[in-house]
Amino acid sequence: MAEKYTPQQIEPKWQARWDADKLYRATIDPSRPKHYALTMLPYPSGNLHIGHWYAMSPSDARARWMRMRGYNVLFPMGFDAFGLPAENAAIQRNIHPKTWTYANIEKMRTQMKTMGTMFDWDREAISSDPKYYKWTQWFFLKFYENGLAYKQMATVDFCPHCNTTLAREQVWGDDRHCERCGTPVIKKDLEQWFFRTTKYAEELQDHSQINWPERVKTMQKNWVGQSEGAHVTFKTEQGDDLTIFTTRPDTLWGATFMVLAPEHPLVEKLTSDVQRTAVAAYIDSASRQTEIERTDTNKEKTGVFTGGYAINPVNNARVPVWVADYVLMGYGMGAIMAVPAHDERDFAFARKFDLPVRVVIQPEGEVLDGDTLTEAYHGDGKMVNSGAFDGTHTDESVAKVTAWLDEQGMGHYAVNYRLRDWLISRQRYWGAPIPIVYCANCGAVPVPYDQLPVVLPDDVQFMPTGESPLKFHAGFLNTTCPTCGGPAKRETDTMDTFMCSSWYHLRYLSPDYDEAPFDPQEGAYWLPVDQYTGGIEHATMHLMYTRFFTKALRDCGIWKDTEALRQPDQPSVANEPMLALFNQGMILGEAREGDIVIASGTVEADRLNAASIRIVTDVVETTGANEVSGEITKRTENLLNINTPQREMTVEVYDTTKIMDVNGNAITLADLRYHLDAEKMSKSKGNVVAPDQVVAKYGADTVRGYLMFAFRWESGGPWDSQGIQGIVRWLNDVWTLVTGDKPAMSGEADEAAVKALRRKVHQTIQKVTDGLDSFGFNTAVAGLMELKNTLLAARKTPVVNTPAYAEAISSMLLMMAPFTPFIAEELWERTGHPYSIHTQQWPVYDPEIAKADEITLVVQVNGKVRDRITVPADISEADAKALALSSESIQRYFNGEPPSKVFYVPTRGMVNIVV
RNA sequence: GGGGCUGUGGCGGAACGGUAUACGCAGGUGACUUAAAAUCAUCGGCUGAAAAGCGUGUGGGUUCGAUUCCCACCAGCCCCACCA
Repeated sequence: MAEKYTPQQIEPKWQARWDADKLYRATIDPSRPKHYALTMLPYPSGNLHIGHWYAMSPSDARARWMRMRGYNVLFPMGFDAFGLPAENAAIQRNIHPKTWTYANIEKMRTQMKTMGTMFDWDREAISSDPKYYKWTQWFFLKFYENGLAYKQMATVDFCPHCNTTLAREQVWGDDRHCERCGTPVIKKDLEQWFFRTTKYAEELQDHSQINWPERVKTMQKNWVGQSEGAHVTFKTEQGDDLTIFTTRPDTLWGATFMVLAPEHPLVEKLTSDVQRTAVAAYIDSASRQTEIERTDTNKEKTGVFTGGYAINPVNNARVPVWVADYVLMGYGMGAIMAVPAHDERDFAFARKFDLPVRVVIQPEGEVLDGDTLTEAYHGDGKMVNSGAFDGTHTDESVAKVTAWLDEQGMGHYAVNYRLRDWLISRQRYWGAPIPIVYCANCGAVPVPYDQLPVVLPDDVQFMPTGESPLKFHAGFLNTTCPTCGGPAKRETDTMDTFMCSSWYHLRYLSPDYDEAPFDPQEGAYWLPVDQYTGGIEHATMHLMYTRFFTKALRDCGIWKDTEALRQPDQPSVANEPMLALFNQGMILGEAREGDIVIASGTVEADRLNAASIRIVTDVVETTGANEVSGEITKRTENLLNINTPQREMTVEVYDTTKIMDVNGNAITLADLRYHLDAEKMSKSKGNVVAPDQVVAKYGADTVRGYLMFAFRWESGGPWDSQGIQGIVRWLNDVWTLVTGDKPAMSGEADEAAVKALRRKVHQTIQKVTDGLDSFGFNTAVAGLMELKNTLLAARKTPVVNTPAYAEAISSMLLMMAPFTPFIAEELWERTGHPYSIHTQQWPVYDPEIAKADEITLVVQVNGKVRDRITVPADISEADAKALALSSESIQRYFNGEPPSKVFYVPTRGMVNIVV
């Protein structure tokens, strides 16, 4: 009886050995090309979920493959360990965030080892370690020193539940909710710390030095949101400059009023005594509105006249100045010229408040009239009512007017960005403290470098409100001023955790280094990251911040040492952190099908509370006299009327939904099934796949194999508990192939069969190599399965006794090593090879061996396949054409006429005859 | 409203402009079994008895040849959004 494949025994054994041998330790080796493979580090939430497996095991496979190809591969891992959940756990369960976080890290590190990843744990970095956040604080000080960090009173997004401010990137969705907890955010005026990301707006939208997915590049470009136009300065009647930004300076003559954001500094001065009460009331109501209400695009325009006027510099027109919340303080200058004839928002506002509409662009062959216009016109045309510019066409109007404005000193060309500075202050405990001290005499004073880190105190009292306990910790709060030595208070805000994760790829280089955030020697060898992988959700957050960080570091002079040590043929480390990026998709919950249990007209769906399901009604049968007819007309809490039998209809089914006939009598239905679409995994939906359980059942190799085979990596898809059987069978077959008793086979192996086997091996090498290269893990695994199928067949022939067969087995094991590292190592040993398979060379593809002797010549007539002929692979063009033309099944398409043209495609073994 | 992505069997998915549906799941049939599971063999795009025809969301185009390239449309998903 042959031994069975038992991953539960094999996997822990090898895991322990790899660990003990430090098989995955990566150190500087100038003799080999380096490859820095990086996968986004997890937040230590407590357990690895299937999404982590999906993100990490294919990245791991690729890193392993790069190593087998001769690269010196750095593949590190760590934890983004600061953040709110730890603090919430502390409040809810009375566990210190540190205790909670480090226990979780311990657990997750073990789980990652179970997964068979080749992470180099000697390089682990944990962002909540003082030896890590010392340098996060150090970077803050460098930014402060270089004018890239500043503190300012600002209207900011604030989550009332988390009791902290949020960056713009952390406010999500139509209802503008907190990224963490889902609570709608409110606006608050607070003094907050910012990083000057806007300084890098132009650079951040340039991706020319990196190979990143188009999708991410587009999202980042849109996020930076560049628009070209002009700044134009109006004068208020009190003589103040009132500058606006416009993308359409050519419509300046059509400005019939101006609008300021409620927060605009000139509002106060412009407001007349008569209007003062009304303006104050409006501003008050605007500030009390939620962000959702205020930014609702469908909302009717609101606003109020200030009573003040400004002078349009281009024609000295006196235009009224209004205040309205459709103008946002955060974009442009917080003030606009309103051109109702050519802007739909201004148009709506003008019509509502009965303001004049003045047409200044006339389209070809049509005459627009401001009084009768029903919507703003933003098409092409010629300028009118615009003084000397009348007759200028849209093609050149903007450029001409801009140049003229500049000449006249009224305005100038301007580029405006949507990007905002990065708000990094958080009013929470579990984060890196901002290293600033406030002194009554000296103001805000940076903590000297030699006093870093500013350590987070452990002995704190957590508030049920989430308010930062640092504000009440006397020992932390009270300090002395580094400048004058007088009494001073510490900043109690901590830094956004995105700050910690903006530079973690640098800390991996030398996690214990104490002279700088990273060792320049290591940096010069390993940087930049060659291949980064992670989810798309970070496109405008982490992936933006880390690019900003790299560029800011350059301007603070931090790359100098590294750049000096760098090999000249290596790309610069100072501009972009990650040269290539790949985004994996997401694993969804399993789509479920099942019977709905019918009892006395009551539908009970298995384990459903209130889920949207599809009832397939073509299998519905009624019993008795009742007819099911009509449509679904009504659904109350527990009642569903089915009228028209449709093939499929989506209804909501509660655990006791009643199916009634048209007369309201309960009916009995047979064979009613439900279908649940795949959805995001969540505890409340009960569709979460726990990797630990699946691994215990099938082994890590099977789970890895399944995740790589089942979907395109970039797409992801629903978990399929049935589908994993395919991988179970694959690995069992491989196991049998190597460990099973060879069937007794006498006689000489057929030479052609041996050749065919070797051909298959080399075709597989090409397929698997290409797959790994292009992140096509699914097709790579498919190739390995095909080779396995070929070997199973060869095993039943005398080929099994040839050296070619043994060689095929070892090639297959080598190719499996990146995907299923445990079984590959085990079978490598059992076939008498030296430890370890993971330090072997990747098999080399030989096109000569992969070439076929015979091919199938495909014969098409007018592009349709009409015949297939087996021919020698090296057939000449003339022979192939002649053979094709002489084929009987082809000649019947000729209808007596000779073919007009014959195409031969040698690379495809194909002839196309045109008749 | 703006931008982007995706549409191929019952399902996940293959296919440098050249044999559409590789590989796998589910399913059918048969073998083994008292039986089931597992395993093995075998069959599955659709219509058709067959011959043959039709097939990659829909409609056009380019081409000897289009799932692949171009245009328009439809559907679904994602990002941004009173952005001046």
